[in-house]
Amino acid sequence: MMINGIDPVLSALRGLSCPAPAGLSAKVFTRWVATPSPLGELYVAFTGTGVQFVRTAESVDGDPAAFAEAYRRRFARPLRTADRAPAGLLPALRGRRGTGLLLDLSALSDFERDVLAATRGIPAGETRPYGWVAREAGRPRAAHAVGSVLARNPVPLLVPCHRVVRADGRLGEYLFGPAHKEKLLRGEDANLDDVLAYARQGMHYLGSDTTGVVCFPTCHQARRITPSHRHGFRTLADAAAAGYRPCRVCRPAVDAA
DNA sequence: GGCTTGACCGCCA
DNA sequence: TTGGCGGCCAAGC
Repeated sequence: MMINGIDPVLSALRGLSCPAPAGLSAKVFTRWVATPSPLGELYVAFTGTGVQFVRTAESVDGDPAAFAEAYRRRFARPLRTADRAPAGLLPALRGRRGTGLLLDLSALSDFERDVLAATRGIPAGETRPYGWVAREAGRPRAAHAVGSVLARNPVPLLVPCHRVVRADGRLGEYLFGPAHKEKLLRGEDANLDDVLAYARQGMHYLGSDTTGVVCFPTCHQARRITPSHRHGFRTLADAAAAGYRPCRVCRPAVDAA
């Protein structure tokens, strides 16, 4: 029934309205921002704990609604636009370490968190094989499972899964496609062409005969080896047989000690 | 709880 | 040199 054009029920409900409790919005919504990145515009969702979900605009057809839907399917929460990006996001996307940027990985399994933690430890411009990540995550034979985890990496770029490559020297797959993986690595000045040339010669490790240390070819220690003192090895066993020990920086294998 | 699915690895022909 | 294949392991149905 209408009285003077005002629905009495609506009128009564208006009288019941009150301000939302402080912090309610943060409990209901996750916030998101768009930000530039080496792969073009990036959509970044973050909670009060840290960044939780990242996708390139390209991967969701430049549609924030598609990003929100992908987020909702995975985390069962709605998104709301944020006023500003979380602290440390922009420098982290420029490849700087120690920016203080926090990640919210609370929705992941222990294995997934261990894999992402190991991957986060790979320096810019360097690569590590899937088997290396598996070993660092405490599951030495779970290389394939590492690939499965990284295929679902909720925070690509921030956890640099583009630095995880196949043991045979090829780059392998990537969430946003192999071309983007290569682009990111070249942008970090990784010596991809050298590594591929070594791999074609069956050399997956490089040692220095002055230090007796053997490294992954992208390790910054390996890149400093003077060519005349550089030796390639197909396996770590070959290197060990020649008297070389694994590099303590890139850790191509666990030291026996 | 069993089956299927992978951004893998390494052997072998 | 390359591709096939069995093994492996965690996640998702």
